Amino acid sequence: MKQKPTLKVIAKELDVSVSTVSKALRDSKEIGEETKNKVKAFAKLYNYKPNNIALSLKNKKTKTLGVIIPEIVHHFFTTVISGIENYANEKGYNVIVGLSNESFKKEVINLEMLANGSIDGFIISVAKETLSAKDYHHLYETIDQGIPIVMFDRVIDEIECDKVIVDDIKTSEKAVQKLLNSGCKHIGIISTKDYVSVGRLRTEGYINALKSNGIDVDKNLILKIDDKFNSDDNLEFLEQQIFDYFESNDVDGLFAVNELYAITAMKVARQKGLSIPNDLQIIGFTDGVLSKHAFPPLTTISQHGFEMGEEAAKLLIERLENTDDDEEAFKTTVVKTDIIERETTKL
Amino acid sequence: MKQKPTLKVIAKELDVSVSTVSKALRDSKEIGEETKNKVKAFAKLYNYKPNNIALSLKNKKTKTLGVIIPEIVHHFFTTVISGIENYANEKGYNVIVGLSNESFKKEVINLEMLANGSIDGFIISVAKETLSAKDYHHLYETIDQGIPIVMFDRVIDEIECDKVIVDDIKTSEKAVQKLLNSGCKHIGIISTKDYVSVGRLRTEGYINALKSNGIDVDKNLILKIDDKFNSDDNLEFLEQQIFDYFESNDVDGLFAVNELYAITAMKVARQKGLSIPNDLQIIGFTDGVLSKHAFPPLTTISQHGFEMGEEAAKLLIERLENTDDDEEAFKTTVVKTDIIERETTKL
DNA sequence: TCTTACAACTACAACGATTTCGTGTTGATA
DNA sequence: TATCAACACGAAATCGTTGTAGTTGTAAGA
Repeated sequence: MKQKPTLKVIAKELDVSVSTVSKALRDSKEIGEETKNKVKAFAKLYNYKPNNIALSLKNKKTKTLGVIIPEIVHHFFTTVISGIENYANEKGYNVIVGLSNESFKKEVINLEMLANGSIDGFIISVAKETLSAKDYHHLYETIDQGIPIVMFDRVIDEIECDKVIVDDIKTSEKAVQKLLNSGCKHIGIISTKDYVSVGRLRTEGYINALKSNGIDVDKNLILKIDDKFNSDDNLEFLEQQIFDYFESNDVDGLFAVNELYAITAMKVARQKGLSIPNDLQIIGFTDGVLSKHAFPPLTTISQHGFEMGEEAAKLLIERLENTDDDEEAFKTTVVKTDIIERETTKL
Repeated sequence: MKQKPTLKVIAKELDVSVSTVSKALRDSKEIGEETKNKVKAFAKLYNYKPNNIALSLKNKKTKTLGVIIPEIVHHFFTTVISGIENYANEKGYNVIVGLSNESFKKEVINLEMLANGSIDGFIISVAKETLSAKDYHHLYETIDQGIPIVMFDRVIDEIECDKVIVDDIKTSEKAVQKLLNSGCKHIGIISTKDYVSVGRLRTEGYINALKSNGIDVDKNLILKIDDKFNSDDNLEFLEQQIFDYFESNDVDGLFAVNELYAITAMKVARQKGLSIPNDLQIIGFTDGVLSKHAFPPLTTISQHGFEMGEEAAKLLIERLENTDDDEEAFKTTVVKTDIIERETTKL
């Protein structure tokens, strides 16, 4: 086992000073050609690489980004991470991932654990529990300590920071409009409780679309699922709610604010003998593997998670590397969405 | 913006020495009660938290684990990460994620980037490109530098390190046996090329099961897909291969070595008018969202990714914290598998 | 011959924390 | 009164690296 060499051991070995080695490797003109070559050759031979931790301490920069998300077993979030990683690596940054599991407490712990020097900035999608409790002190404190935050997807309006979102309202309007155009008369929505910002906004878009088409909004057609926790755990509960919804409502078009709701709705509809898309057309928000491989393949809204991740990383790194200390204004990037037409909607 | 206080500023503020502050906070008996209380109160007030980077430098331990996986938009891998995170966080460790995207080069870069002090140890599932190129120098070098590696899922036999695997052979035997028991006469397998260890082993299990039932192995029934890259990208290619396979072979039972192959096979079978499970029974390896929500729901083998992650983290952390320098022998943990019976198989 | 300039290097401080080894004061004991 | 232990604290080294500020030695210029 050969330990990584340090400047010190190289210096001793070559009988020069540590500073000389450091400078030689950084190609400083203070050092003579001969010595430089000698040092470089030696360093290469022993595969010297500067110690990141020491550099971090010195530079007060870790070149790593902290990403905190509610869950990782989730297509959208992993797509975003992918985008973050991609951009971050290009710029020489690493990515530490922290999972909140939708828990406020875990989110706080993760944030504090990483805020002690481990990372230069955060990219966060806030936990549902945080959203419903409206306790944002940990976020304020982090920002107050000079650690920049970029929020994506689930965003808190009142916090001033960079944000990457999708125009949930407009996109939802577009989706519902498509349903309308395809002949749907009674369009329902399966959404989340209002404390989840994206759920609230998508519901708003749904309502807007109906109104602008002169259709009265029937509150019964708006189903707001309450799932504070990982939705995979209470699938039966979800199914039951959707089942009841179908029992008491007669819809021919359905807009679901996420993939799981859409897929589950399809399943329940199938149980009830409904034919998709003939009896019922469905559009889901967020495109994932489920939609793609569903039967029939689900028409969805692509949020372009990869681009969102890239954009978030870009905003963060730009802020980190902006040395002219005239504080740049916070930006909110709106990533475009697309409707991916598959087979749960008619043309 | 209030910067995080350091020991130095606390010391200056309270007019004591840095050492005194440090000791007071660590409750050393060298420091008088009065001073201790004063320091602690002040530290609490200003929310002092020791700087992780400084600690890492001093202790030569970063308390972070490096996880390198081929892709993150993948149910199995995210489940494993979940398990790793869970165990690691419990033990006070953080997790840095690096993606190889199945590329040898990116794997090497990631490894080297993190091996320079950023992490204490690695958890790796090797990229397909690395596997097919059989170039493992980066792994050997890492281990040689004293950085422990734990491999999971895609494992390299000849490298000595801790490993977490599933008994691919036995599990596949079990699956094929189940197909046999359910009345299948002509069982096929959709596998990967042999350089992917798990593909090779699962094929081996398939062959074993047939042989031990006195059935001749028909090479034509073994389809080995070649996908060096992200399988999502060449879905049509996959479909085409499976389509051709069905054209030239008549099977009533199918064992697929991963979820995507199974789901795609179902899709192709449906196109060909086959009824599942009446005309064709299918079992897929690796349980994910797709299987659960497929129509009909797919019978699969659960690999218990979460447990695999926990186990990998456990092995790694145990090795890291094992201070008695009698090198512990390398362990290979075999995580149990289960067949999750859903609706693509008969009882 | 004495500056002066320059090349080529070294010493030292600093980043933030811990830890070992002192050191000065107090009170008790011989 | 001299000695010593206990107590409470401080100085300095250390981790690995970099940047600034010296410190040499040599050669050119006056």
